[in-house]
Order: sequence, then C-alpha cells, then structure tokens
Amino acid sequence: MPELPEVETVVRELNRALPGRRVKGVDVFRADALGAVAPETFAASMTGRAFGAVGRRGKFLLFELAPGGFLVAHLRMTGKFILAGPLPAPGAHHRVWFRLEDGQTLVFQDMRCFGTLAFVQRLEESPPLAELGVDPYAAEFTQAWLAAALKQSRAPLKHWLMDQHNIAGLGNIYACEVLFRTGISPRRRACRVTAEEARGLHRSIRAVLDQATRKNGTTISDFQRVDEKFGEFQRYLRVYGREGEPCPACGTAIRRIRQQQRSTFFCGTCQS
DNA sequence: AGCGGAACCTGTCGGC
DNA sequence: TGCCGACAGGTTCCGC
Repeated sequence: MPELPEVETVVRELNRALPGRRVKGVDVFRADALGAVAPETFAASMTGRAFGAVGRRGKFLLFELAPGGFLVAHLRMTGKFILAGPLPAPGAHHRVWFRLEDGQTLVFQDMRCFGTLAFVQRLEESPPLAELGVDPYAAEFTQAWLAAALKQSRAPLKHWLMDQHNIAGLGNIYACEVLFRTGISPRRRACRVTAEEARGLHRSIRAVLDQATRKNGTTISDFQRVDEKFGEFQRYLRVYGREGEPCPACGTAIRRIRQQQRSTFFCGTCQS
C-alpha cells in the first residue's frame, strides 16, 4: 500500500493523537506481523510503555516509547493503523490491538498479513533499518549524491529508484510519476542518466513527494488514514494506472510494461 | 551485478 | 452463477 507520502501522512496523524498515551495491554489476533517473536513476548515489551513522538525512516514507522525502546512498523501493502474507541468492533483484518490507558485502542489491521511490527530497545538493533538507503528528505539527499550514486549501477532506472537500499521511500506509483515528470524512460540504465537529468530527477522526486504528502497520499484501492479518511493524490497521477489514456503532455497513449514483476506506466514519446 | 521467478497472504475484478 | 487467472501501493530469497 503505502509509499513515503502515505507513511508520512500516517506519522503526522499518529503524532497528533498518540504521544503521552500508555499501553495498558496488547491483544494479538494473528501473529504474522511479529515474525519469530512470540505474541506474549511482544505484548510484555509493549505493555506499560507510553508512546512518545512518532517518526519515519523510508517507509518504516518509528514509535518512540517511554521509558525506552521503539516500536518499528512496516505497513507493506495493506497495513493500517487506526485509532478507535475503547471497544472496537473486531474487524476481519484486525491483527493487533494496543489498548491504551485512556480507553482508546490503536488498531493494527492488515488484510494481506505482510506488514511487520517489532519492539527494539535501540534502533540500531533493527537490521532492516540498517540496510536502508538515503531518505529523500535527509540532508544527504543532494543532487550531487544522486548523480554520483546513479553512476554506480547498470540497473533500469525505475528499478533503481524503487530499491530501498538506494533511496528509501519510493515505490511503484511514485517511481512511475517521478520518471514521467523527468522525461526519462523507466528502462534507461541508471548509469546512463546525465548529470543534468540527475538534477531534474532530484527536483522531481522532491516535488512529487511534497505534492503527494500535501494531498495526504494516494488512495487507489485501500490506503486509509488513521482517521479512516482517504488520500487525494490519485487525482494528480499522470501515468500510474492510466494505460491507454492519452499522455497529459503529448496525447500519446500511456503504455504499461512489466519490470521486476511490477507494472510500469509511462509515455513512450515524452520519456526516452 | 542484474534479472527472472517464486514466496509471503488475501481480496477483487474481468473473462469465459 | 461459478471457476480461473491476473493483479494489487512491498520485500526477500534463490538460482542462473
């Protein structure tokens, strides 16, 4: 489901509601998200801790806890956090309830059970975080860094953009949109991007993510915000999901191809 | 290093 | 109506 703008939207909403609330108990209805960790172990780690600031690194949600520790969550395709009342109606896809002392319940729901939840004492203990590339909003994400990093890889540019070891946060939708706005083919090898194109790519990445975040992300089928409202960026998508429709710039029919088992949407005329 | 394929799991949609 | 395959915003692992 979510890429950086959707995760950022969830982070902002959780930050408005969650800090200061203490976990009274944890109910695990389905433990897939916990990996090899036993539900009782996870519940014991979380119970009695209070939520602090909520942050984000790439597509990972980081919940600061007091006294000490972090909840590290990844929503993958269909994970959601919903803040509900004291006795939520049990949903078919509810996986974990964090019952809070003030009577509210933080619900983690996940239809496809790909999402992950982990308690760690220190963020350095989380292997997936250590592997992440640069966040597009980090200071290190500069035009110069991008131009140099692209030179190192012969992978198709769209694949490179989606690889979280390079840049952490772009997924299928925004990779397609960024490439369209930069006028580069998704099939171009990363190392064949010129320095000038890299500058344009850098601008487009920031611009697309900024705009999508302002619109609270993209809801195609099932992204939902904490308050169960939807994102609005789907109205601004120029190529994603628009196979056969005219390119907004030149009118050529938008094409769809498969790359790395994923659909790529692009304009064969505007992008080369 | 790159790439195809399969896997994790569930739901929806379109075609026959 | 029903079955079947394709597809879905993500990530990882395996083999060539």
